[in-house]
Amino acid sequence: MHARRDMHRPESAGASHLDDLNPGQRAAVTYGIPDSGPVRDTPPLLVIAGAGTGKTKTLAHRVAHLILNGAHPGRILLLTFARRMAQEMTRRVERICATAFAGRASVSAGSIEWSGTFHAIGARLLRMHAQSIGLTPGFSILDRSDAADLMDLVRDELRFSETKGRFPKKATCLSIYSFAVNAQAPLEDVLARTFPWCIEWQDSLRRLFAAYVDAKQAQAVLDYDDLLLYWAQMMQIKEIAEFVSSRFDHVLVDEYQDTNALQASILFGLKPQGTGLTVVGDDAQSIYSFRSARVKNILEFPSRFAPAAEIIKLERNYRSAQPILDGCNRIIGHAAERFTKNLFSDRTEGNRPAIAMVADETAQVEFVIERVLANREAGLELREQAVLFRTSHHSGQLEVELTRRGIPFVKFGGLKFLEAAHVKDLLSALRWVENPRDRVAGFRVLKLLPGVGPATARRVLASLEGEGHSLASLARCRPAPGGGDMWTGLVEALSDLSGTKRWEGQIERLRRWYDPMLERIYDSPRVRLGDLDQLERMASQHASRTAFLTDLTLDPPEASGDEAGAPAKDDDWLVLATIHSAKGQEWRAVLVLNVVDGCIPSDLATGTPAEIEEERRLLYVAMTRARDDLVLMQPLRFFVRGQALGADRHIYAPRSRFIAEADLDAFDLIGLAAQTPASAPDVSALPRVDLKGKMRRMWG
DNA sequence: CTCATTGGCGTTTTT
DNA sequence: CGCCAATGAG
Repeated sequence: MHARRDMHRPESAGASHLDDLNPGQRAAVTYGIPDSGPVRDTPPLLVIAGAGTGKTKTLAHRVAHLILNGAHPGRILLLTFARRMAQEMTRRVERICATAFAGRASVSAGSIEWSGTFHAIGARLLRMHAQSIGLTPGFSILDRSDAADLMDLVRDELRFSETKGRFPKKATCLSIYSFAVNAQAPLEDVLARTFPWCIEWQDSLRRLFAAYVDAKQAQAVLDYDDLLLYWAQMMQIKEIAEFVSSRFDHVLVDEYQDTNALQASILFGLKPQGTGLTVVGDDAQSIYSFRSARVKNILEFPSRFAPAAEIIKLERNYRSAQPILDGCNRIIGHAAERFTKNLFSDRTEGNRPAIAMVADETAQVEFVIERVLANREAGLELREQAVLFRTSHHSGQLEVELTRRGIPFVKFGGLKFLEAAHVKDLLSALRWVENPRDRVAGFRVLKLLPGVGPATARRVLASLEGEGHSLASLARCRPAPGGGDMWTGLVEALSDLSGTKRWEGQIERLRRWYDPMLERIYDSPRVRLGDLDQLERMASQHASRTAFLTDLTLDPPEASGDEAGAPAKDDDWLVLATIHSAKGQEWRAVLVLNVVDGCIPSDLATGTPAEIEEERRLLYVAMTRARDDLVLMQPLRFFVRGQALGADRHIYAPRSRFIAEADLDAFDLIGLAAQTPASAPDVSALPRVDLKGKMRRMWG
């Protein structure tokens, strides 16, 4: 309530950085910050910022405004969803401050030292406070697949592989564990709600998770979830909580709709009264429930405080032409519950969004490429265009065809550089040196040697443990009858690395041992060696081995280019991205693949109403990325792989259920759909029948 | 015990 | 297809 006054206050002479903000943005930027005098104890604030309403800009300006009014940059904590957003944010803040400070020579902004993802900040705080909470400060961090490998090792030790019936896969086990931790929910609830097909394994899973936790502690490794969990636990201890909290006067959180229970508990541990707390988000764009994100966090934020936190909404969209917004509003208008109102834009002119009906996926690829090239002819660079899709493999055919035609592209999401086997091999060796107790790393490295399998590797690790985890003691083992050279080569490389503090050249040293190994194990070694070159280049950007390993797992390079390595920087390229990784970005032209039932919503996500609602928001997020031009692709015939019976087959998928018949007037119909009923009967006018349900009912 | 092969089977999105 | 367990030869 009391915020409204701030909104209309006269501008002070030095506030030119506020000039290009609209009234809503300005209210969000200045809320609770006095015109003069020191900033302190700002009341909690929730900013609901619709897609394209200048969320990043507003947040950056608020941070800058705090600093310009005397807040200490080193005492500001900025939590973002991805590292990329953190960097973007700090850059903008620095620019705004630099401009504003230009007139006042003696003042300097200093930099924001505490900016990053929850996970990255967690890692940093945990290393700082490791001693008092009983952690080894040099703990290593397991990425998703390392954690799954450890889960697998533990499962073997518990001999769960010998049970009859099929135990869930390692990745599934990890997902269940992770979900329970992040949602702070009991295992049985998680199983019932999210993994119903695993209910029968509940007891075994519980034992597995207990052993997994033991293993992590014994080996001084933390997984992603631990970074949040330990942080949250740390905030339960009064003395430490006060210490950490008092380090930060202001805590600002971006993309708050995609935080989970654990992150919320960290936040309220940091600022129990909400003092200095600002969260920004859009409930209509919550798309990470598989990471236990819950919209509840943002919806209930205001009422957690007394008096309730102020809510400021941003609804003026600066991104998209109005006809595109109309289409987006139609889609989200059907959502069961939401708080944001319809977006509006000044850009009244512009193309309507289009639905392009094509015969099948091959035709879809053809259509997309022609459209992209036509756009380029019309002056739109490739990098101003993006192709978005629900799941990573949906772009497979498109990638092949783009490569064949020599059209450069970069793909976000899906398989990453770090997941390549040879990259993992080398990083494991590095990690093993860093932390000899890390069994996943050691196990992987040992198995590379010829003649060494799981059993031998296990034996070597056991003896290593008996020797107090001294890698030098490996020299006394003689595991493989054949590959003696390889063995001594490994031992020497490891001891060279652990014997030096000098980080430079460590990867090169490891490669002297590993490169021949790579050529023996994998095919197409040339491409793989190229990847290692790239890894070496990346390593040189980091100050130490610890920093390199930590940064790499917490902020993996997210794009993979067409051929080997990164595309040349000055080239133009098309962006391919999963909708999830398109979050927060925008392009002048956007094409969305496979807007058909089965893809959006995904067949795998139609179990509960909540899941379907999230799929709807997913489509909404995809559509709201477009500035000038938006095309939704609808292939009539759709190819699905595998399933039972071994055979691939086609299915005929209808348009996504999120675009109702009545919404079609907001779209241009192009492609096959453009043909007149006279030449092609209008299939879409026929009634919808649930044939699939009928088939199922035949059997039960 | 390792390593290659075969056959069964199957939830996507990411820090 | 691609992962994973089972199998059999060396």
